[in-house]
Amino acid sequence: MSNLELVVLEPETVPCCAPITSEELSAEDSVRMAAMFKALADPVRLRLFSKVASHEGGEACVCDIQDVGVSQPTVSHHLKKLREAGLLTSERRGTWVYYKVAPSVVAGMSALLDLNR
Amino acid sequence: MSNLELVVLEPETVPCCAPITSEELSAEDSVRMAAMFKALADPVRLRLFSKVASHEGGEACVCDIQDVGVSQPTVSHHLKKLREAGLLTSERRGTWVYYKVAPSVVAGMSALLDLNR
DNA sequence: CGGCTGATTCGACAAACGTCGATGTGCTGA
DNA sequence: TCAGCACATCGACGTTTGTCGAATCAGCCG
Repeated sequence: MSNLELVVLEPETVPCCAPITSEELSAEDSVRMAAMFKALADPVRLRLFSKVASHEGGEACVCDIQDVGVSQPTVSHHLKKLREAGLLTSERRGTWVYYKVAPSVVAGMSALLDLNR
Repeated sequence: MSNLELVVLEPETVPCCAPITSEELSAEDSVRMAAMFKALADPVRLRLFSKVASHEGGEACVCDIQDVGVSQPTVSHHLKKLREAGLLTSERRGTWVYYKVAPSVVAGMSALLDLNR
């Protein structure tokens, strides 16, 4: 191995798909990607996601982000949706549950919408 | 002005927002961006969008893309949603109606999800 | 004009969604 | 062991969404 390649970011599974301008999505890929977009298709969820993504260290406790104007069960419901879509992961540490973004999945969505390629 | 800045891509209105890792979205921005994600949050719509984006010349007649497994009125309904979200524009030329992507809007969505900045 | 084709609009309906209060679960500390 | 806090699940509810067939609109051509 070469010692020139020092840093490899997110070598893990890329979730999907070439840029949308390069070729048309298959029916299956459309279902998979639509599910991800759907996860961000609600203002409350997008805001929760934004709070996690922009939080120090890229992760946040539920208690840090739950002030979005809806009840606590609703926050929990939305976080579950984001988790099920693969956009967030969660981990319990003692009393609190911490959420952080799944970078490779989000990067895949961004790449899909990256025009000019 | 400097003559070093030769190329400016999409100088028009950028629809929204710094990358989601840099700062948390406002309530209003969340509503606006969620509406855009919602437009892509359906498999049929995402597929239609994909067909337009990947079509030769970046535009396509409805007749070119309407084979997505639903009725023709449903295709029209979905194209309207994409238009209303600002992701597509349409233009009638004679008998046919042509749709094409709104590059700056889509670029804004991609940029919002661009991590590593 | 009158008929044809492409595309949108309308009206209806079942399914999915967002929200809440009540309840349950998991952990901590007295 | 038990009270209290953080978070998740449940059950119910009104609203929104995706879908269709029927009807309508918009150009084209004989």
